Amino acid sequence: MLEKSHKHITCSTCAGRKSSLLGSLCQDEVDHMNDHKACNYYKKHQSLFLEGSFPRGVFCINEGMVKIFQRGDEGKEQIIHIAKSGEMVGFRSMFSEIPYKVTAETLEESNICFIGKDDFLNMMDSNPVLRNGIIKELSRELADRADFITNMAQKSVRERLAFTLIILLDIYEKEPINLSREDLANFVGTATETLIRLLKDFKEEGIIEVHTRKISIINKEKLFSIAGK
Amino acid sequence: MLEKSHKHITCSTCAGRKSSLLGSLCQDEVDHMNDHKACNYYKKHQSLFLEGSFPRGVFCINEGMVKIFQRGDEGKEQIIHIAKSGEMVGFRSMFSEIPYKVTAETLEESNICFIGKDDFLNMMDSNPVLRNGIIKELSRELADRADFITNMAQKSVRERLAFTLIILLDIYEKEPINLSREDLANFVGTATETLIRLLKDFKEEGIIEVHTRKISIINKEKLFSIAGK
DNA sequence: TGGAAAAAATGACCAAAATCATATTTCAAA
DNA sequence: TTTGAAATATGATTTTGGTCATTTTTTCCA
Repeated sequence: MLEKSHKHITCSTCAGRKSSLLGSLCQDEVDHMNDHKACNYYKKHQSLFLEGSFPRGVFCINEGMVKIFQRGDEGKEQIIHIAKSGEMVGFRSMFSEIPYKVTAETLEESNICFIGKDDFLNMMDSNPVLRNGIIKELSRELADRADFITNMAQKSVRERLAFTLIILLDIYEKEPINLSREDLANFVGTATETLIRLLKDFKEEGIIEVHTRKISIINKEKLFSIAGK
Repeated sequence: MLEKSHKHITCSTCAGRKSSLLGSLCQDEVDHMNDHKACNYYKKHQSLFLEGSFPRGVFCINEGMVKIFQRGDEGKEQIIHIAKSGEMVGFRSMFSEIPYKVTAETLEESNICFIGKDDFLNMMDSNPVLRNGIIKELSRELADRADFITNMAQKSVRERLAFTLIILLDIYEKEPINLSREDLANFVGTATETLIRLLKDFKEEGIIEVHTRKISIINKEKLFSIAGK
């Protein structure tokens, strides 16, 4: 169970930070950040920011999971990314200087810190490693999104589900995948009913195991061969 | 008709550069770049770089048009972007330090210059305006690609065609859109036959005018209303 | 812990768009 | 200018996956 008070989380001991984009910070920078950030506890289904609003800083996930999605014309969500401990969200729109095109919402209870825009930009100005790390990260995400687009355009729902489960396996690591059928459908880009039917197929084919809503992957190789590549 | 020799193109008088990411360069930087870059004339359907190969620098389009695409499993292209005069291509993968995930190929004869990786990175190190411009550009493209993904997932082919024609109107400006039906289908993410049928509909509805392969947009408003938003 | 509400599951049906086959037009090279 | 290949166009058919209706299960919380 997470700490539910708004207790301060210390950057220098934050497990996620070291392997994140902020891993390159020197002690002084970490201390400064630690003094200037705000820490918050989020319940499940709380939003960090909304599509259309204006970025004021970046969010660092200490613990928890956040879905990043867009709402289409009929209100249906399209999940673009799922971020977890150690990841930062909100900096992409901050740089672009246009309002958020996506919404960020917790998938589970989470501890998330907030660093103001000016503080973050100052760190970037004075830290070339951080700067280059961010440029590299943005570029890699662009490549990932190109893949995402091509998959959407050319693959069947079954193939996309296999692909998505592989991505989710990376995110959830050893834990079983714990997403609502609707969120999963909105990540794959299909109707919830279609998704449920395909999950049933995968279950019958011995690719996954399902316990209530939680999905465990049994046969990763088969998943790869369905996803193609 | 373009200059077909490999004659040098002068950066300081390059019309595209001023409004591009390289518009912030001082005279010294422009001169240095001018001395170190390579200029090339490309015929129609020549590639600048191939998916899987390793980036060695960036390409600046002086004149012409370039399609950026991925090849799906069945070899079908998915066009991700169409770049024109003043745009740079190839820098996204260069930063990510992974091989190209996309191929870049001219859609028409083009004059394109090449700046080596080290030269470009040096410019970025010493020029914060360029650096920030690139970060902003990468972030904006991420936002665009989120839209692209949501469109792919949630819109009908008809809606996506309308959306794509609006994008192409921006790219071709006053000129009629001059793409093969196959390229257009590969941008929209549909089969060529479906695309042709929908173009016929649009023609009959008085939205576009078609002269052999060239498409002119007559009713932009209707296109917007079909695209939704 | 009971009961309402939400989520998941299933079935029947339908629509959008892909595929396959073939005809017609356009274009570029001889 | 002819001619053959490539691009465009059209028709018939099939498939995928979406929609709507309903049932069953799970979750939440009063």
